[in-house]
Amino acid sequence: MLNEKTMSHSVECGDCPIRHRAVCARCETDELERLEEIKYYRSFEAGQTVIWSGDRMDFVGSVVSGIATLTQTMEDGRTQMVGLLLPSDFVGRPGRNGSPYDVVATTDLVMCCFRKKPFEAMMERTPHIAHRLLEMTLDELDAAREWMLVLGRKTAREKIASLLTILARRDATLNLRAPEGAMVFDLPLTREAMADYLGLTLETVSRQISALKRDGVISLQGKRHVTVPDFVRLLEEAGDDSDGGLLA
Amino acid sequence: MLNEKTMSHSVECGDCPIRHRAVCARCETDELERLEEIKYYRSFEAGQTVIWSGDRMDFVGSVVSGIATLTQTMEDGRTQMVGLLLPSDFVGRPGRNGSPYDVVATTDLVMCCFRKKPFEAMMERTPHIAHRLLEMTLDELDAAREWMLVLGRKTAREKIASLLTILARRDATLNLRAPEGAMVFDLPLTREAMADYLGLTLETVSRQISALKRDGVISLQGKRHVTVPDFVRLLEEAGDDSDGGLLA
DNA sequence: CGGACGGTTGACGAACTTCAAGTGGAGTGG
DNA sequence: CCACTCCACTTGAAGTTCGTCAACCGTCCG
Repeated sequence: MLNEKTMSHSVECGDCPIRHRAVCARCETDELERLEEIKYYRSFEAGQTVIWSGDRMDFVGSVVSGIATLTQTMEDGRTQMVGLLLPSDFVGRPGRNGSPYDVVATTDLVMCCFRKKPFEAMMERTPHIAHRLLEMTLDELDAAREWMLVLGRKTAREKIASLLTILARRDATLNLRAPEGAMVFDLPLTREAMADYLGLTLETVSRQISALKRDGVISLQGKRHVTVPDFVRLLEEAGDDSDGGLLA
Repeated sequence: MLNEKTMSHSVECGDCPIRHRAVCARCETDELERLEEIKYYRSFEAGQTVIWSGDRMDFVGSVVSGIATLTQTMEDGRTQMVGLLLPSDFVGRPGRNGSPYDVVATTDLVMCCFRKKPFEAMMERTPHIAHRLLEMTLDELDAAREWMLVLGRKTAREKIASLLTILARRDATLNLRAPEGAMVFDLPLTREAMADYLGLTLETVSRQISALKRDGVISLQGKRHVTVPDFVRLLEEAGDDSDGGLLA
């Protein structure tokens, strides 16, 4: 039940893969040095819980590699995923002690952590950090609201297509490609995790994936490897504007 | 189609009803004075659109009185409300030009606005503002995620009960009462607006309200005035923990 | 080999939407 | 004062989507 955590050796911030996207993105060299002093790495294996809902949380941090999920659970066991944490995403809330969500590693996961108190102190003195954190939080808020439309108004088929567009886009940006034409990527989630994200059952997820495959919107190699022959077609299936909905 | 806006005369910040909760909550007297110089009031009538999705937005601001909604619409007309803006809530995003949502006044509305450029400049120089805005944004993010659980996993009956608990709680805090025992308040939304918030049709909303009335969970005086004889009962109907789910 | 696990598929039923008719209150005009 | 109409809302009947229950497949692993 208690998750053993492996300490990993830190990378120099200058060489960090998420240097330009994480909460430290705006920091100057001297600010990075001070961050470097209070940071430490933690690794989690796939399936491990990083934080239990309601638990006291004495650190905040960034996902360096791997994927984690944020989920809420009702007493009777119904669960809803409320966030998908990718490399550079931030975990934890300065100024609050507990997490209202379970944070679970769905793949092997490495996090760059800061003890909360020193981080909060540093935020006070370093507008670059506070400013970047505000920017990231506003982005997450937009993403959460976008997802509310998916959950509230889209059909099962559109929900699946919406999830696939998100995964495809993210994969593209991580590999520095433009989201267009043919795209290939892996599903980092089980059918059940997809269902929890989309507010569906795993059976419905399975059926709709089969349907999209049958209709040529996607093809599968194995259960997890997806090919999207025409990204615009997928966007249409998701019910989105085909322009990709860029915000000014 | 173009909304005429009425300019109202500003109140002194010191006498402002949202002084202690809005983005300016942490400001010192001298900071307030500088804010006072760049602020102006705008009034909107019930039903007026404050901002159209995609429009350029040259101001940010706080709701002073009244209620506004944030909605997203798909091309085929399906709409999802993604936020309910109450007095002290903040509208607009520093660092971005457009709003991805329609903002609509559902009651007569007064906003305290700042032109975006001067406000952004002021944010740079005033950590109190940036800090408070971060705090408010994190609260909104939590609220959005809470709502994702409602949209994704709750039944129609639970959705209605969840909305009623939110409205009851807000009414209580505005009137400085504790949310417990018997509560009385007005519904500030039409059945259709409730449906858009909950991801339902207006008919389902109407039926479930009738059902809650029939079962004695609520009673109605007219269509809009609600009495909740037992708030804990309502929380149970919403599927929430009866402790109110306070976050540490 | 046997079991566990993730996934697929079918049959059936429940929950919610759709379509349609009808109610009640507020405002308007004769 | 009484139609008349408009609008938000209610209610009923029929239809659709998705969830539930259950059987089954293939792979991995001891």
